[in-house]
Amino acid sequence: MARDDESATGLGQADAGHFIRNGGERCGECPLADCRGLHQHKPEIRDWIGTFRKGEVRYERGDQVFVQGTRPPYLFTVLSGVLMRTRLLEDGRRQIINFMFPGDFIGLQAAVDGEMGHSVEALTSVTLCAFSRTQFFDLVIQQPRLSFDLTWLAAHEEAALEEHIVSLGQRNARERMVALAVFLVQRGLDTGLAPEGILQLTVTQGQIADMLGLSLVHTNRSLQALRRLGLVDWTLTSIRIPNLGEARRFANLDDGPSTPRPYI
Amino acid sequence: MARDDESATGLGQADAGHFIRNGGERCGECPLADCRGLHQHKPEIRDWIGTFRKGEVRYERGDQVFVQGTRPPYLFTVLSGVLMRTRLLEDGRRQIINFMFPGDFIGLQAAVDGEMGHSVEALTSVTLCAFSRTQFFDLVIQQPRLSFDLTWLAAHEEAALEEHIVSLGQRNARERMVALAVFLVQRGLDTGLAPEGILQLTVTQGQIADMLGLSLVHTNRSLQALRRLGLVDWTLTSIRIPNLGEARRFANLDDGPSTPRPYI
DNA sequence: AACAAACCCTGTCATTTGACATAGCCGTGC
DNA sequence: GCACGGCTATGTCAAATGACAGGGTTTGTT
Repeated sequence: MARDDESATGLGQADAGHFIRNGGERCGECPLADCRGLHQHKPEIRDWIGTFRKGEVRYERGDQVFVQGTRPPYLFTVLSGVLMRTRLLEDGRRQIINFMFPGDFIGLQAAVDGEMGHSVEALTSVTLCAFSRTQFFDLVIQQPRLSFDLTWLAAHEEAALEEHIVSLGQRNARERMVALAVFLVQRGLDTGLAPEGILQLTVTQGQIADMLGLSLVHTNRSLQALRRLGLVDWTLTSIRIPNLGEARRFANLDDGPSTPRPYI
Repeated sequence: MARDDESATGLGQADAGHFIRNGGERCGECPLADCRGLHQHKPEIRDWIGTFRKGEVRYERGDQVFVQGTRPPYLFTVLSGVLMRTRLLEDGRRQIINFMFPGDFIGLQAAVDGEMGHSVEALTSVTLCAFSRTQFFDLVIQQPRLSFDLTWLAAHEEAALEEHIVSLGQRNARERMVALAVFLVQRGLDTGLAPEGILQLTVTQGQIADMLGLSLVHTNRSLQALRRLGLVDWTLTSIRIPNLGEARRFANLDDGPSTPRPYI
């Protein structure tokens, strides 16, 4: 648990992340291999990816994995845990852009631009699979299949942001909350984090407010209203949706068929 | 100008688009070649792209290029004009997701998924460069450089949506409008559509309202307030920002360095 | 000339959401 | 035990935004 390896990993600019494993060994034991929501690589591609990976990194809840405006040395695939992307305005306002689940790729903007336009913070303990930013496009360009997968992930992240824009632009406070809860529970189901349909995830009301563009107080009242209505029961540590279909109808959501996602 | 070629092009599901030129000839005269905001391909790559293109299509203001929920046969690069992406909810509410300018690629989601999650509508007369959807990934996979460019475009579109999410979540009505105006004028400058810093583009107040998640009436009043303040003069047919720096400060925007964009 | 459509503007009032202040709960550390 | 910090809850009032209704201008059509 010593952190003296931080400077060596170049992760010093962010909080507290440290390598728990080095190099490409053990890609055969990738924890994502038994995630049913993910499309699995053929063994030869998986092993080939392994030659590029730099190891596994661990962060704890509250740690900043990326800091807005910096140039991270590593890009990551989420192996376990949940994170969020946030953007800060100069005057202190904060907007949470999206949440990230196992299989998601972190740092595409940095891969392309060098610099991050947002921060990434761990919401739980997380383990990440690290790739070198400078080597990353060698990896992608040498394997067209991975290039496709990366584009797939980017297009789907774009679709998720679109949905979020629709929420912020067209839905009122309660509808937004239901939409967000459904999104999170669905992703939890797809990634095995919500086994009983209940997502165990610690999200404060302040974070919900910053995601949905609402004040903390109004978020609190709306959450209570949804609890009374029996639509969503969202506490500090878990999200429960008694009737997913009803919740979807309430928020005017179409049921995402949730095709299996690729990962790198 | 006859439209009897529509069924032959398979564009019948959308409005009124029709081919004005076929095949890959004349890529050497691409109208994007002298757009200073774009990164130009080397001639051999440009010619190679030409072998894949199916021709040029033209649409008029108000035409639907893609319809939400359908599987378009073509994907496009914008050669001239401006379009918008919109999403409809079942109950009729509409959210405008983003605007598209020359050089932008239309249909990435369709390329990856087959089906469109949003519609695309022309805001001016537009000409588009058409590629076959089914051939598209051959194109991208055979040229790693294009694969990189596509990922670049996807990552930057994602960044633009992030900025829009920040607007909707954190900014009030006036700040949102200023942010949108600055974004549009900046893109106009980059693509040569706003030569004097004034973007000639017909956007109704109803469209602004649907982009910013505001009511039509409130949009009207806020626009007038901004006009009185001398921050943004936005009429039906043009957007003028007397002082770009001041406008940026007002809306808490950081000045985008606007790196040259690639296109395909 | 008459009409309709699309757009912009204004007035009045209702609803949603935010601001501020305060209190309670529950861990943690001393 | 006590103080503290982080989080959730409530009350009251204010500000932002939306709803509805109506009028005006321009443009195109018959």
